[in-house]
Amino acid sequence: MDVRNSVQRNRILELLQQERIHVSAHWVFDQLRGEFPRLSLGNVYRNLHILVDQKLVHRLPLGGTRDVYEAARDDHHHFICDRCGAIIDLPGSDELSRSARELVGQSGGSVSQLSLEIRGICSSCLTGEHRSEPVR
Amino acid sequence: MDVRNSVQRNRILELLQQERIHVSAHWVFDQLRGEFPRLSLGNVYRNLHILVDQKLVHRLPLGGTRDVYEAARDDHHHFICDRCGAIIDLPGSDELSRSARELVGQSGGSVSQLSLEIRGICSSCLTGEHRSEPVR
DNA sequence: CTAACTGCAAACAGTTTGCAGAGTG
DNA sequence: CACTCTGCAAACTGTTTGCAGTTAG
Repeated sequence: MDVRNSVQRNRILELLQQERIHVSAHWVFDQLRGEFPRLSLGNVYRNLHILVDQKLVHRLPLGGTRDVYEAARDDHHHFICDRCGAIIDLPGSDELSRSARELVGQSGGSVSQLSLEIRGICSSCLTGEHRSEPVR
Repeated sequence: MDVRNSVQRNRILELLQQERIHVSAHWVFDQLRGEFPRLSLGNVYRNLHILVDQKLVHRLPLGGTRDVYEAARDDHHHFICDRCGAIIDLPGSDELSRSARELVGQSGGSVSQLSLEIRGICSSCLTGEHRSEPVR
């Protein structure tokens, strides 16, 4: 099952790489409707799957109602606000990675491909001035 | 809107506290069908929501197709296997918490209610002898 | 040409909700 | 009694899939 070139898939990847960082399939769909008036949501999903298979895109299992996708890039972690749903990138941290691996090791597990999700309340929400809608 | 006693809700909470740790609404439903032959899935969801409101149960936003619930308990983190979906509890770790808070702080955020999800491949999957089905 | 890509619409899974009747306090 | 809880079934949301026509290599 080869993969051929597709104008739409290229644009989806470009969008993820340039415009925003964490987006839903539906957001991609809305962005590209103007460009491809006959675009279908099903096709966006199919192309996102292909891009995930090619490891050009990550599907983030962050919970919530919609799946979230981001263009693949350097090691980093995610801080997710439990209140407004914002997803904030954090740079990779050797110290944090080491602590996490150690903790998992103590429970008899072993870890490859470590990735961390840190949940809490973001500073905007704490001060009450957070944006009105979650970034999705 | 008061909350009254409900035999079924009590049993749901008991199940979560005793039988297993991380379960889906559907699993709860299946467990209690024998006991309550006319039980409905909708009611399981309603009661889980009530228990979450009462902070007796946590709803874990772990992604995947189904929501996952666990009885509320001491601080701990979750190690989630990206391959088999197993959710493994890890004890709280001051060192890990401190590293995480520091990393978030460096990005200008601030954190309350820190909870961590560590993703990777579990040891069973690495050695190829993991259970056949994800724990859900 | 062959097989991948596409739009469309239907199917699907998990969750939520409106209703009328049963149960709690 | 008043008002919550319940089963039932329908509605909803997000995602996947079957089909026939279009397009890339």
